Amino acid sequence: MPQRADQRLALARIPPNERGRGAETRERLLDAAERVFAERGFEGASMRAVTQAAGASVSAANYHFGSKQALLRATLLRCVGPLNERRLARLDALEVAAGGRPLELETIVEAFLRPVVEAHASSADATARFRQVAARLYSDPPDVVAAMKRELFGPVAARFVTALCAALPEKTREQIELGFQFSVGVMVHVISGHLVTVADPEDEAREGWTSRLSDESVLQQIIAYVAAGLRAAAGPRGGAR
Amino acid sequence: MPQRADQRLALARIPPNERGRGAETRERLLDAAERVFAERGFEGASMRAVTQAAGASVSAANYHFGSKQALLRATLLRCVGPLNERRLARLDALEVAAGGRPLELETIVEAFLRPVVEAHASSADATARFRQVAARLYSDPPDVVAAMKRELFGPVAARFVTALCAALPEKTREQIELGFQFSVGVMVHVISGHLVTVADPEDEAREGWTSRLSDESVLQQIIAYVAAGLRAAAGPRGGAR
DNA sequence: GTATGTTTCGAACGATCGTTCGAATTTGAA
DNA sequence: TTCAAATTCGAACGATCGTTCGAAACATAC
Repeated sequence: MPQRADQRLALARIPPNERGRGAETRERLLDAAERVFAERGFEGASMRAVTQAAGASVSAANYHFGSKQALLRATLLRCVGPLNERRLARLDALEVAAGGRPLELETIVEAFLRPVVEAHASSADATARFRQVAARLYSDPPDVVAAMKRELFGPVAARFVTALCAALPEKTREQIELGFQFSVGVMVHVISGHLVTVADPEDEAREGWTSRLSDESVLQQIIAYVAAGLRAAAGPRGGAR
Repeated sequence: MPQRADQRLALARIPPNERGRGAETRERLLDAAERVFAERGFEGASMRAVTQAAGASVSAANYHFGSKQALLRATLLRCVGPLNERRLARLDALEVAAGGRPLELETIVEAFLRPVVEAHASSADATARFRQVAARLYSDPPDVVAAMKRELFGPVAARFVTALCAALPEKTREQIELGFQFSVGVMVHVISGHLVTVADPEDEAREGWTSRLSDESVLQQIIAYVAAGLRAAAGPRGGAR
């Protein structure tokens, strides 16, 4: 990384004019950043690649965001914010619908997972790009994204862990937190498309099942897997054996 | 990436003298590469950082390995090879011990997971470093490591999927492959230390539970979680509901 | 000793990186 | 129109990147 960037987060110079021509290229930059960061990661993506994909100049990007890190931050915020709102809205709706305590485990898991596969507002293929961006959050250098992770996902994670605690009263909160981590791992691994490729003798040309994530059946399988795992993970002794 | 590197894998010029002073710095370079690649990722780690950590020169690294990609490849091979041998040895031992068919699911999962947490031959803290390197395999730019992934993990994955099929005869191989992907996701996420940090009001200063992975109890919880998930994932209708 | 081949290193090359700067261009109000 | 602010751009800066090259340092056999 050339030129110190002064360590602190560059304090994103926010241009005053919110709409107009400026805001338009601002969003074109965010779109391109979403795409390029997703494909090449933070270190792998260059400012020039992003701005070129956006049809803008490097200086324009730095004018709007202040630094590469701040651009990543803005990109993530725009992606993840609406997603988390959906998750919380779903969970809230579930809880009010069932005035009575017991909330079925699978429905909580679904509230957490389904918003990921659903297309979200901004654009049609935004989902596909978001998947990779979110996955990158868990694979880029810790010093870059550690704080962002806590900021973006901390509150919603706490909210869901609490809901899970209510649904699994026989487990400690610590156990559930651990199980929640496992579940996030499943989600991240699937949406990032990092499959293992089982290397079955014949059929080389699979590889293409990330597209199948949008399939309802795969979502159902993830929900079933995660819910069973949460129920089981070292409970008082074998939750669902 | 400056200077083309000629696209093909640089064909690692293997020095003829296998032992002697040469082989020693060769291994010091691999140790350092393990550490630095783990900490900063492939793109984030510089050749100079690696060689400096190894107390060698950049030219020495290129003399022994030929290119940065080839160095990563050699590093992964040295890490993952012994690990996979352990996994397969464990699975083999299990199968001969139980001449009768039914192999308990948990023991298969354990055969896959325990070698990761165990220290392996080369050095004491090699495990800690390996964890991150293996995790990087699932987080670095696809074009760099896609082939390596299949080469390194493909056969052992196929072997384990087959064993799982025998232990879960009521499921299709496709279902089990998917569940196996989920399980790899759990493992990768945990060993890479990308926790979500639940952001509970008080206690800011946790974060340090990656060290707890070596705890036997966490391993047990992962095994329980994964086994239950595999049993459940959209079976003939709810495996462990 | 010389001769041969292996190994290491410092220096340099060309390329690309993130960022900055000053001059254009555009926008919106006076 | 005129002026000031907002916005974009091209060019350049300094740093760092992966890689290459030629000369030293080292080992081993004659």
